Amino acid sequence: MPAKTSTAKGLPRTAAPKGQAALNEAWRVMHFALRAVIAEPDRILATRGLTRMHHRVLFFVAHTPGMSVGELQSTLDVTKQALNAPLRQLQTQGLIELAKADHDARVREIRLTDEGTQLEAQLTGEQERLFADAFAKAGAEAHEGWRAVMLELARHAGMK
Amino acid sequence: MPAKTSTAKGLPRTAAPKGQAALNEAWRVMHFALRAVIAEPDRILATRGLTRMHHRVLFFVAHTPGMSVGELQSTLDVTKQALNAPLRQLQTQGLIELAKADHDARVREIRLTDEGTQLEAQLTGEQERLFADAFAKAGAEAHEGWRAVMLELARHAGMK
DNA sequence: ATAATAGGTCAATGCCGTTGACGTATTTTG
DNA sequence: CAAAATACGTCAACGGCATTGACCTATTAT
Repeated sequence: MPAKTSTAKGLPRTAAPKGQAALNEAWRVMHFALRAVIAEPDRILATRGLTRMHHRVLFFVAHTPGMSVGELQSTLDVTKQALNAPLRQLQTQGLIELAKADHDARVREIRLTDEGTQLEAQLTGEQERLFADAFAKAGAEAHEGWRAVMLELARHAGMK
Repeated sequence: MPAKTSTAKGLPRTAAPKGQAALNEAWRVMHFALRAVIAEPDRILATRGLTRMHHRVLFFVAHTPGMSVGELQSTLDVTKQALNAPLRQLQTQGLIELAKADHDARVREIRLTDEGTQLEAQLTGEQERLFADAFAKAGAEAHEGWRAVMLELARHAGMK
């Protein structure tokens, strides 16, 4: 089977470089892709005086509402001191709420407020839009290929 | 054309998640892939007391021998103060050489020593091996797809 | 009662990077 | 040729951000 130089959608593309050059390019391309995905959320965060750490908090809390501080801490793999400041800032800005758990009054469950939910959706949404665009433009077949390669790479990092 | 659930090499794979879940997964997978590619070089660097900044220097100097300090500085987009320490450490460890340029005795041209060349090749080689493995295992078609998607993403970051 | 746990806080430290100010050679320019 | 610009190096102060360590309060488990 000959190497294809166009996608499933038939768009003409430059052929991938061969051998050494291909690997050389891969790393560069990955950097730029990463930057692209990070850029917009960072810009939005910055206008609120927030950082990537705040985004990580919002992201995980969005996917696991009612998470405890300790759980979040070990999930993010940071110390409680490092987590404390961002957490209070998010609380002050009305993006998250901390409430005592019913079953154990020592633990504080974290939840997004409506505004927090909205911001998280906006941030994540920007990233998803980029991926969706790229997948759509490259075609379903390219999407499958992208995923296959990424999973192979990720295997080496013990993706869970 | 129906979505393929196997690669060009015919290896069975789990189908990509659809819609929202796919985008959710994409970001996670990319993180792990990135970590995988970074891990080994970082480990090697650490044994010499070097950091990613040193790697960046080695990388660019390898691809542009005789680069001046100023060029490297603007390439890496850091201040000369930030560059100075790593540069001297690399020099002390005998990985790079600084020599006055013929045409202008003010500029100092940076070149890798044999040992520097060897280390750079080792670091870059580890990364390339990962990519080569992933591409090989996923198949040529997946490689093309991967590249197509990445280029689409990278376009948003003004890849040069 | 006592010990263990979840969490918060203060203090000291380390690592990197930054800006700013100078100092020194070495061109380039008027 | 004198003066300005350039390439580089270096000292000092500072800021962000994460770390470790110690200590404190509630609350729960033993």
